Amino acid sequence: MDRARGALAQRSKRITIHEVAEDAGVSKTSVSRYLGEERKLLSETLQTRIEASIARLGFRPDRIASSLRGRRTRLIGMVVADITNPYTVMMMHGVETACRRLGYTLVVCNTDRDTELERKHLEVLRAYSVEGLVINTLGQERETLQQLVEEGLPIVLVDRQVEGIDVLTVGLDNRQAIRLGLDHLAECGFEEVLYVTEPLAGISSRRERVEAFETQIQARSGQLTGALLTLDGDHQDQALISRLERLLRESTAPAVFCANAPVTLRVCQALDRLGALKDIGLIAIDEQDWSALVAGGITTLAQPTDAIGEAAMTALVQGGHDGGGEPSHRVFPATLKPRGSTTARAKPMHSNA
Amino acid sequence: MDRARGALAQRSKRITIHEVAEDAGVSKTSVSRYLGEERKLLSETLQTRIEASIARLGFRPDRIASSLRGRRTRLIGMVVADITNPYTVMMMHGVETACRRLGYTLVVCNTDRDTELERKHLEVLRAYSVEGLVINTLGQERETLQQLVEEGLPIVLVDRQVEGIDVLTVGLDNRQAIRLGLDHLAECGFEEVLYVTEPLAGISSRRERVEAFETQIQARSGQLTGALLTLDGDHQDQALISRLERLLRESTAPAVFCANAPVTLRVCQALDRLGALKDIGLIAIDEQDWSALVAGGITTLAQPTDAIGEAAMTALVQGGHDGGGEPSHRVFPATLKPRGSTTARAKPMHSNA
DNA sequence: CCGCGATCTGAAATCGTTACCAGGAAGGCC
DNA sequence: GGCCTTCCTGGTAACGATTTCAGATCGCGG
Repeated sequence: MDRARGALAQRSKRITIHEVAEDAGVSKTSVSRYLGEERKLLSETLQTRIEASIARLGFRPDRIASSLRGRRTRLIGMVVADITNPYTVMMMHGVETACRRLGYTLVVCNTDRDTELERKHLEVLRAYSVEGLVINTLGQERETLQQLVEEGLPIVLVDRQVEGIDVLTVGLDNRQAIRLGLDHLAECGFEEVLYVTEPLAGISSRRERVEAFETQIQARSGQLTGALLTLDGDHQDQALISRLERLLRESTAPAVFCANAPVTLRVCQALDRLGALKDIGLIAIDEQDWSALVAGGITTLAQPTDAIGEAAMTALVQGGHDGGGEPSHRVFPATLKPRGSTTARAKPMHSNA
Repeated sequence: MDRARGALAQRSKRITIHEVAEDAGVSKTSVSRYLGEERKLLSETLQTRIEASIARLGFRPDRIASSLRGRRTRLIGMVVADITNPYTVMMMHGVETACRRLGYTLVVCNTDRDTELERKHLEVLRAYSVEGLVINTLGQERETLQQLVEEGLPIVLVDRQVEGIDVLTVGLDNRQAIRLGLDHLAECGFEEVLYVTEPLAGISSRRERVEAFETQIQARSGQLTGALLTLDGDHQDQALISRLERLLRESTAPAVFCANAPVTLRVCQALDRLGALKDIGLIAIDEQDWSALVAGGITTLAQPTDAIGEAAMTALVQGGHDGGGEPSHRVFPATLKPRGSTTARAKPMHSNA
């Protein structure tokens, strides 16, 4: 009948706890108790009477009112840098599952890699009094984050940490992942490895991976040589293409190590344009659903994304105060998924030529 | 100091409108007016004094309280069937962008294709008094939806509609998409088309596509023959593999038409296992970021996902009451992206053999 | 000089729920 | 029987904002 006319719904007149109380002939308090944790305080009689009234009237408690007085919103905020990144989606999925299990509702905000937007989203989430925050930060909003921390809002940083912000962190064991990858490349007989990454831009996981790569390449100086290529913002990738061309020309056993899923995509596109998808070793951090289909199957270092997401939530509710003072930094190991892009190439193939 | 001890944050003592009012030497009413639409009612003097106090105290209005008494939560709920589906993610992105533009916050819930979960999520969103709902429904919860509609909650169904539920709908023009695809296949010289879909399960878009396919195959009976394969729930896909094998064996110019992104993935995996990724025509609804990389580039029928998402939100705020009584069903056309999987095969190739 | 509209301000009620505190009934113990 | 505990129940005041309505101030015409 009176549907919203040209505007969205306003909080409509609902059945309230008051009316239920009246109908059941009990006090509001009892109804409230019935709804909450204190149901066990009520006698059988009251419980059944209230239950009946609720059913008869079709009463549904109002979470907004409950949040206001009760000081619990049962809302968790999540801010992600790029919702189109498969890693992000998988990880969100883990967080979401955990939220459901724990009775929280998740509010997801996407910053589209825009730091200004990150700040705005954080402010909105704060305004809604979320009880905790899972953030995949761009790392530029230290001020804002610091403020939230000081207010005592539980925060977990995923994949990336921010210098000077002392909060729980969950992410990949980047050193282990890089080591695993390089071990594998060496085993397969590759000699020269090009590590391709997006601009570091103060993002800790990117930096850690690069550092691990450089350190470990040095440690294997007899076996592997390494080089680094940073992609720029525009997606022209002309530089990438010529770099790959040169690598293919100059090295006898070349391989590319992709720092994450978006990089992998761009590298594959570049190799595809060169018609060289199967002529070079390829290993990538992040498993994607198409990993097995391209370049004879891309060898990946899979992140346990579900576990990471769940761990983020777990860390949040536990508050990380297991006694120790320092907030914990939990890391998860990557799993190697060997595929054709490394196992079917390199030394053997090249020694044939 | 008093960080949450082992539990999430409770709504903390904040600066309230009351304290701002006191500090500025005005009434709560004036501060409230300053924050809302009625700022223009205030004199310059008051405005500057209030502004100063807000800044000095670091006051931030509490949206929860505001939602309770005012009757606007500025929350939009979104329920999606499968957050790992790239179509879903892209579309979410459109909705999110529109929300931001319109000053709403989006609460996303994923049902993981579980209809029971869909009901629960809808109930939670209702409990938070969202002002509108964007739903990518599984179609089983007619009852629940009907109830929400009757309560006057603005709802937009995306991609799928539900029989008997009279709400706004936004989605792909499935007939046009199928026609475009079949035209293209015919042009490329393919003769036998296998349409692969997930179980219809009462999902309108799946049904519409199948129906369009069958109708239009009939209309081209001289040119094309068609067949239908419905994938089952388990991801074994043994049936798919043998069906493809047979198709490759028996037809001189075979092609596969994938109903959506998840199907495309499974078909590609099956073809890959057969080593036949490049031996068959392939066209798919839904553009994915790896579309260009597999099978010489998969020809796709891209959905304008961003536009669909934005349209959903627009429809929501406009309430679809442009005068007419009937809620509108907006459809968007697909765009053909021809790639190697159709342009580099079929007739010519096979006539060579 | 009074009255009246226009403009600005504030006091109090209110949204639907939970927290706090007090009170009554039942049962056990001296 | 009196008193203290334990268990259950209800009244009332918040929570932090918005809304309603009434009052104050000012200017200006009659």
